[in-house]
Amino acid sequence: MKKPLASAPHLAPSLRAVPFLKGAADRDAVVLTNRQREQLARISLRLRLPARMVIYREEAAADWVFAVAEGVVKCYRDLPSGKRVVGAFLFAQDLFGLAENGRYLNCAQAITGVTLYRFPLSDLIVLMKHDADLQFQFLAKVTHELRESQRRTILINRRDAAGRLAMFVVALMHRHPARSAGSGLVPLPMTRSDIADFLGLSLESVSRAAAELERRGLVRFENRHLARIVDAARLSKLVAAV
Amino acid sequence: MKKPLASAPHLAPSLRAVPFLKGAADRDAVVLTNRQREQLARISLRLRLPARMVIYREEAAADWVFAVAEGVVKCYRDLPSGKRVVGAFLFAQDLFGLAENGRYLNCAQAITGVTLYRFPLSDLIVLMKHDADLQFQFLAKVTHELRESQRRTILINRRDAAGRLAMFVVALMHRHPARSAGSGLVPLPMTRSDIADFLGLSLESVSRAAAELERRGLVRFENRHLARIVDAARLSKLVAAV
DNA sequence: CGATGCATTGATATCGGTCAAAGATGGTGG
DNA sequence: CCACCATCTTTGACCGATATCAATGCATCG
Repeated sequence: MKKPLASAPHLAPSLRAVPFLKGAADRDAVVLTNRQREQLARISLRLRLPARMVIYREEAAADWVFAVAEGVVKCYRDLPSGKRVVGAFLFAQDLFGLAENGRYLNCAQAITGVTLYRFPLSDLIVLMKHDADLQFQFLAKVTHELRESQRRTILINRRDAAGRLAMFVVALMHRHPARSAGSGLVPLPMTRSDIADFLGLSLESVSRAAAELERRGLVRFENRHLARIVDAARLSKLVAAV
Repeated sequence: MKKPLASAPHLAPSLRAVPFLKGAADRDAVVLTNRQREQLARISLRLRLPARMVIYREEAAADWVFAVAEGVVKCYRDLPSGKRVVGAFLFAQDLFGLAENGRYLNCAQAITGVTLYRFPLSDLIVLMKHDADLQFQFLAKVTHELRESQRRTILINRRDAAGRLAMFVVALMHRHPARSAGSGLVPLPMTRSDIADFLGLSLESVSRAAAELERRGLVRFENRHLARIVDAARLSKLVAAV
């Protein structure tokens, strides 16, 4: 691999909806020509992985970029102290595989059973260098990721555990507008521990925060992996009270 | 402005060294041809602004992307609660101007007197769509920004104020390897309050954290705007003890 | 029906936020 | 050149929220 590839852009997680886009009505939807879809399909490989499977490890050679077709993936890093930081949860049509100097920066693991598309980074780069419009979609998506990352920084800055958890639930809701539309049901495929590592809280605090949201009548946690938004208005108010 | 521009990528802050690159020996340096430099120069405007000048405000129409030629800029958001979050400090050869839906996502303000280059976003997009290699440099830079943003998330996750401040000082040191090489001197152009808003601490905590780093003999704060790294080894250890 | 991992709940200690006041610092104008 | 003022910074006392430690409760899967 030549220098330009070695210092390649290492595509970002959550480039939503780039390949294999279906309905794609959302504002950030990528618009690809059929030819572009074809080219992306040609270099990709479809994979099915069971829950808990590690997709790649930190420091491993970053030869691929992945797209989620189905299921949920988490990206995380284990810190020297033993703490774990979950950097992102990836859902259908998100991309992941962020790297630096040819090595992945974090681990990726399937939370549920998943179906993925895998792109060789080198092929993808060639494609982008030949097709500025396609590349532009990627640029837009990475930029989108950057915005999300900055939002998350603000989220983490909140001191109150209940507020953080509320933001998390609402964020997940926006991710599945279809499912949660009428019922207010929001699936939480990950564990409390994952949520804690994502929000920068202890898992006990997440648990207590959940209890508080229930006590306040904002959210009902039907079971471990399903929340129901009871009072969207007041929940929004809490979320906005950054 | 047509649709493609309206949903344009809104270039990220800190696209280091894209235009007007001088020495550029660092690993992430962008490699531009003379022709590319020329083209970038043609669409840019050079600006000089005094300290404290607001460069743009949140929600303003995001028509430009900026590059720092000299001086220091901060990007920040004011939250409803009255708290302020500093998203980034920008130094020479950083780019900034992150936007969404044609509006800037935060405010940018000069900390010191600054010299900037200003690029009309629309021209820049045209340029990138015509030159995939140039665009690729931008993609790489935005990706770099994303990595930095994720690092920052980890930084913020630290509970101990001293550790956060230590990370901040070390990060600034890496930013000015030349200056801080032998002497261990690290300039801190921003105020304690800015640092606090960046680290997610109160300014009192920053002050106390600084006192602790001095007490422990790791860093000496010569004056408000200058730190001296006294014991780089032990400081690194503290930084790594995430 | 254990058994294992996950989640909740409780008690306690620690650390940073907040409020308050005093101490530097730097710039301005007399 | 100095005095003064505004701004920034430091320090202290106190309080509250979360981490931590510990134990119990609850599923899910052999």
